[in-house]
Amino acid sequence: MPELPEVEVTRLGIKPHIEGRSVSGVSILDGRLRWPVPKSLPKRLLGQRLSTIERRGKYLLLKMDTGHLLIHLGMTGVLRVLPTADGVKPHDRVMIHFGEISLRLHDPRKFGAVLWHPFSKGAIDNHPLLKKLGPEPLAAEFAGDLGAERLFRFSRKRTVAVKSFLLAGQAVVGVGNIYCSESLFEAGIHPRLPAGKLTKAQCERLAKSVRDVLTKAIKAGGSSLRDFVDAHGEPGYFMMQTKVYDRANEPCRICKSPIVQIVQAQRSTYFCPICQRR
DNA sequence: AGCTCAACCTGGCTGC
DNA sequence: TGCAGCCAGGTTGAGC
Repeated sequence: MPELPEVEVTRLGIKPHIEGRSVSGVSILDGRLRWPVPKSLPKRLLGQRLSTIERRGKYLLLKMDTGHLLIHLGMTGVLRVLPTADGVKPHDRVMIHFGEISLRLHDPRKFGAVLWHPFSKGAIDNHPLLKKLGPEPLAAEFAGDLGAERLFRFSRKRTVAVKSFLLAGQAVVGVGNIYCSESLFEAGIHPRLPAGKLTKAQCERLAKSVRDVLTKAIKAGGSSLRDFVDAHGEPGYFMMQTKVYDRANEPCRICKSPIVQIVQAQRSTYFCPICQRR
């Protein structure tokens, strides 16, 4: 999927087309996603105006008149705005129509989610899926020393490898498998280092590298691994050049030694055994 | 509490 | 060409 940069790029891509518009219909083509898409959604959303689209971690939050629509892209989800008249394609799962255009969730693997959270159930931040998320890596709450302090504090006494620790999203959200390897490389930290052994200096480097890597990826338009395309349906993004991810046995861009691939918590990790031991 | 691992589901690639 | 086997961006929840 889509990691945080791809979700942010998607948000920026769809926002100008549908913000401020009202829902003219909803089609659930296949509601068997990560959780079932509520059957009542079409009735509930009809006529509601979409005021803003925000993002929390990898969740998109579409604010409507009476609540929020939560959308997660899972591993293979793609959100695009297309003419309503355009034909349905295989793996299109949900369409939200705004007159002549519609927002479409295309998701082959069906790990995505479309959920409804009415204002009456409390603030969106308290939604069970959002409640335990760590801070936003690009917000003030993770800026400068705050990010480093957060990483340091949350990693104390943790024996889990720093790679898994970062991926878990409790110390900071939005760092998926690709950018996790990339951030650790930039910070010069070995992915197998137990999180609890991170020094203050390493936390400072890591907080900065997380911010830098994600910011660069957003600027590059998100990376396009396999099936990510932008909101307009154009396969426009080229993958941001990675330093280590998916480069097993290729020479490190810094020291030329071969990049190593290992498996941690059932996920591939890539690193440079020479550069990542500070 | 924290860690590991299976599971959700489908498509694409590799190798026989 | 066909097919089996393996791999893939995320996240929850069971079990220890």
